[in-house]
Amino acid sequence: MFNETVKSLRIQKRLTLRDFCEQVGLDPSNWSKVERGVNPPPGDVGVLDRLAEFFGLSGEEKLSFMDAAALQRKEIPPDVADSAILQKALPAFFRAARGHELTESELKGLADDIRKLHTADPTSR
Amino acid sequence: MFNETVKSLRIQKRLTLRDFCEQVGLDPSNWSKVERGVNPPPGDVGVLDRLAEFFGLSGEEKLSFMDAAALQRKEIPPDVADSAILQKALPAFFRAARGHELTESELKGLADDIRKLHTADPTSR
DNA sequence: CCTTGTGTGGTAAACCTCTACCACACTCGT
DNA sequence: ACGAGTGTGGTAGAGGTTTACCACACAAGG
Repeated sequence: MFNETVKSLRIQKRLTLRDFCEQVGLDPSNWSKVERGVNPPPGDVGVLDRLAEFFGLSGEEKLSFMDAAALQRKEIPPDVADSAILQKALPAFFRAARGHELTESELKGLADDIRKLHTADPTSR
Repeated sequence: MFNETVKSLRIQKRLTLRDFCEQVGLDPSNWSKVERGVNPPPGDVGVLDRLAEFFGLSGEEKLSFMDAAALQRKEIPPDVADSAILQKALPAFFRAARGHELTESELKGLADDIRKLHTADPTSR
């Protein structure tokens, strides 16, 4: 979960909640709630970027950081939402993952869907 | 897309926008915008249920109807969001589908993830 | 004890999203 | 040309979500 991640990252840096918020420009009270999952993660991408940078995340790490935030907000990550590819692949995923027919071939089909969509449209990511 | 689906379903029934809204209990002006994708699909599950029933959708059809609505809202479908299983599978999907390492083995890994999670926790869906 | 530092509760306000209402434009039959 | 019927634009307001502020509780050190 995003809230746990972000809390342990802060602790790793041996920062108090207040100090941390000061440095990143956040409200301590609100952030306390965010870390405990009482309030949702920030939706503002700018804020998330600041956080990722502050924690020195980049590449794959940063992506899954962003994903975790979106996921806890029950949203689809913005870059995924914009991608026509995933608009098509996601329903397939939902179908497969709901387990109605979670057979080997179903999964192969899903995999094929994704791959096909990728090769078809170069506008990925 | 949800908006296109819902529009063609209405047309299939040979209903004018106003008549349709009357029968389902929706505002015509707003619904006009929904059908064209100007406004987002309704988020209220009750409304979506009414729509699905009105169109005679059930089972698999209804599920993907609901998914389409959520997707266009850039949200994760409620039942998926609630499932601990899928909460874990989704990041794997995002990783794979972004295509950073969209290799055969990556996809196999994703498939395994999903299957493992399914068999591990019977609280699916 | 006081003081200082830390996290948290409660709440009001800013903010945004979605809906409902009203008026308008366009078409088509009469 | 008029009327009814159909879809759409604009906009205000309801409703919900997210943030910011203030005050409090608790702990440790002096």
